[in-house]
Amino acid sequence: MMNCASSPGSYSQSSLDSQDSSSSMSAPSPMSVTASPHPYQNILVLTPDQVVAELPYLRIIEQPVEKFRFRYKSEMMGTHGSILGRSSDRNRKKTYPTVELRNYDGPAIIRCSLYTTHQVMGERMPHTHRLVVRADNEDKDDPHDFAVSPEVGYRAVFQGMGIIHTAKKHIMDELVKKKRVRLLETLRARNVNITSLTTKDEIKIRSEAEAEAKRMNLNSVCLCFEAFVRENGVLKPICDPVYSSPINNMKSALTGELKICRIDKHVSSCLGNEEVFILVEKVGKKNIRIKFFELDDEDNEVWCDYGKFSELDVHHQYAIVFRTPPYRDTEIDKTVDVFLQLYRPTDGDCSEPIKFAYKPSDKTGRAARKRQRTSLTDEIPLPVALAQPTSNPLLASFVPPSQASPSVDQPNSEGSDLFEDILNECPNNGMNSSEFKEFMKNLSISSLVSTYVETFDANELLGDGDLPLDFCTMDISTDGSSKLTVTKRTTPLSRDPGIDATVAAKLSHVSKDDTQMQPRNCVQKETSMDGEQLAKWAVARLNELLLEKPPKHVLASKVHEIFGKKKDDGDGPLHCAILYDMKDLLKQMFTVLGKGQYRPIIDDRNLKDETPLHLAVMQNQHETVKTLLTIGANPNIITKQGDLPLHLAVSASHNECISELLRYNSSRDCNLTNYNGCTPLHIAAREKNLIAVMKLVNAGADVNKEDTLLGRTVLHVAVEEGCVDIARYLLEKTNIDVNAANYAGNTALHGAVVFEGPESRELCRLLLQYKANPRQENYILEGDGDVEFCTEVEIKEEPESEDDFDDEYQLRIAEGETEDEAINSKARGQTSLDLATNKKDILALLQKVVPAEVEEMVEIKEEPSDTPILEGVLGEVKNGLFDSETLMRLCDILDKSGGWQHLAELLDYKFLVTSIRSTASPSKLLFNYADLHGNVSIQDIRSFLEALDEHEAVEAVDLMLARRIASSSQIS
DNA sequence: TGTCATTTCCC
DNA sequence: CGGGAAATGAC
Repeated sequence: MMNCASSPGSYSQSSLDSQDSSSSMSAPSPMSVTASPHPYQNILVLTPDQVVAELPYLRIIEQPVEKFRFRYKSEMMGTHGSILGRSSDRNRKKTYPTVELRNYDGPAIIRCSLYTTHQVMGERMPHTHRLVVRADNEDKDDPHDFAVSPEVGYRAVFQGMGIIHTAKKHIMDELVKKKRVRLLETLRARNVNITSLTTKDEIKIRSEAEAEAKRMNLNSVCLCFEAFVRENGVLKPICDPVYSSPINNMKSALTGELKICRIDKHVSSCLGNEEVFILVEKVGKKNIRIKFFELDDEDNEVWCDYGKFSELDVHHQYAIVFRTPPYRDTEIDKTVDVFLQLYRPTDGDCSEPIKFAYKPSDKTGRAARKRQRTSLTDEIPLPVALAQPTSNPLLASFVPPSQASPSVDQPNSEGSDLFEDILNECPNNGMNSSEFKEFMKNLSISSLVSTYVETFDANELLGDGDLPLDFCTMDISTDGSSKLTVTKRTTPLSRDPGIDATVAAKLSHVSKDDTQMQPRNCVQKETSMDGEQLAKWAVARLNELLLEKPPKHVLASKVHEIFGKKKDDGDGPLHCAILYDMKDLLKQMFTVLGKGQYRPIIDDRNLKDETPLHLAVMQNQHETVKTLLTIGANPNIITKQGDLPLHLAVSASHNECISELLRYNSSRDCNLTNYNGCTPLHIAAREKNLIAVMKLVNAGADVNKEDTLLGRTVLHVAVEEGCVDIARYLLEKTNIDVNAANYAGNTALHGAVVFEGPESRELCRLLLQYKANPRQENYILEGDGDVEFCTEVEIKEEPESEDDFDDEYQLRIAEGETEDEAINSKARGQTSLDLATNKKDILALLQKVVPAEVEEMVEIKEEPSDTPILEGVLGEVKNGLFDSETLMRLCDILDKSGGWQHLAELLDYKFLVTSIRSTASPSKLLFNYADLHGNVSIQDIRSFLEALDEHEAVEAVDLMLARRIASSSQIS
């Protein structure tokens, strides 16, 4: 029926039949027909074709918005928003749901009322919610009638309507009320004299309402539009009603808007399984999925998969922690752009997609990617790429000027090398070096390239209308002046003409291999460049700038301008080059930025306040980290999460980066807590990274610093993680307070006792050995908050027994009881012994320590720190074993020969080998460990080195010893 | 007890 | 207006 009305073209005889014989709405009673002939009364004698022309119908001109907030009655004080038309524009023109009555003459009434979205009991029903219009501070309920006529036109615009969400408990009432009015009206349409409903009708309404109430979808409604003619005080339908598209309740998790508000990271390895956090608008954990998909250049979905998470990973309907699915190809050698969106299975609704990228896994190798980079299809010809001239498609098409330019400037040195290379590769150009340089200058190729990224307007360049956009190759020539001539060349692409010029231009640059053209970002063409583009763009501009050789101050300001260009997330070119690990580009940037005056660029922050250094650290690009630090990057900037680069390095166990950073971080910064309250040292322990712990301690990290969240020292954390080696190191080698209590009063020993795992015992033994006190009590849980909480609970639970006691009495009881409780539990806190009652072996261990023994152990503790006598003599000793010069020399030798591995074995540090192998200098870590661990002497090391035939190393050690002896004898 | 939906409140 | 969040209730 609805279709019939809204699309008159589809009318058929059968639809006429059904209309004639259908429900009450069509007023089929013979009486109404005879009583008042309708203008179209004679339709039955017309042929179907004629009917099409004649029959009145309603047409929805403007649909209502898809989402709207339904408000409860209690929130209807004041005005809120009204239902707008779907094509309403926020700031431009507001529209409203609008219908038009067609093929009708004379006055009519168009009515709007609230209906169910779907058939409830075989047909659509009035909805229990109320469609209200505010008039004189009163909410007038639906139906809303709108008078139309030839004079005012036949369009009914329904402005200012709101939806009142009837509370569950009132659903029945509302439904019954609406049904009554409706039925009465239909009855009166047949018989004006009817003024009330029969009991039978009432009962029927009630039972219907009851059934419907249960099945009614409270989060989705429709507008129902009807047309009537008023005759003798009653309304008679003119045609079938039409229904709007559904309006969904914006507040509901079932129909509310799906939205990704924030995301943790935008990149994952193509192997997937990387943890990502997203914050989302309200979702139901049982009804939400995270869809990854990829589009080809025609915007067809070519791949999709879903993030992995369980219901437990959906946090309070507002956040999801999931793992990325693997990309369809785990062997990719360059970053692939995909999209990510929320998907709601029940209604198939999706959020706006956001960009996400898959990067090659480390395993598939950087080398492979390197090779790929030189390929034509990927590389856009930038000046940078000119270093690999064979890969530059533009170059091949150049038509050299017939007469070489005679005047030659002395080129700057940077440009010179570049051009030299090109010349070597393109001997056929018939120009000497300086001629070619001049040629390039005139051609101004770099400006073309940069224009391309900025939004290259192909139409403008090519001459309006002259050439269509669907070309894919073009020749570029020059007549010797600085003018460019661009010629179209065949091969139409037959693409969507709506494609933006940027993409078309891009195609022209990569057109050597037609089969591989892959314009990306078609979907998001309006938004800014992606990271790779931005980095390339910046370097292109930089090179261009260098060619121009502007005066210094101009150069500086232009450089700032270039690096001031940001992506939406605040990442600048430098950030991007790091994120995508574009080493060549980075090098180019650094050569410019390294000049010293560009600190602000080097320390540029994105929207998360991450500097390039942060990103490099996160990506474990230690070379880049090193370079950044060398050229003056500030290692003491914190992100919005309160993280120093050092925190991030430690979090990710990127040990080389840690070392680099520690060279520049002051010891104060080593102890800085991030917004999780943790110092780098805490994080290192949490990551079970002994090496990092050692490095940090060596660099001056305070082992007794508490985390600000729970008041734990690094020892607490080590114990919590079951890290025996870290705990041992801390106890043996540092002055950590073994009995330090966290905010709950718990010592490390408390933690060791309750630790679930086989390490529990070893930890306890270790802690006890270093005079941990098993009788130290933790704090009793008390505090105003808890007491009050108790009080309220009491009050709530008690009243059953006595109905009539007054507030004061309640309060007194409550207070009394809490006091009692406090007294009871105040007895004492729990000791480690208390906690060990269900762990027999641990208990036995603890019980061995009688209070007296604790005293004794204090003395034992003093012993192990074998303060090197030499240290007092030789102030500059860093390592404790070797002076820095010797250490460097030894490391150099052993790193090269690989001898450090054997040495590690001989020193019983075999377990270290794997963890230090991949570091910049394993020997150094080995020696640091040896030093800190303290059970090795220089003589030991010397004899081991001798045994290993590391003669050079032995010599270095001897040299040092000789020097020491000499200097100490001098002193004495 | 925790989670989620419903309802009310408030800026 | 338009939005966020607390309070309450149901499971």
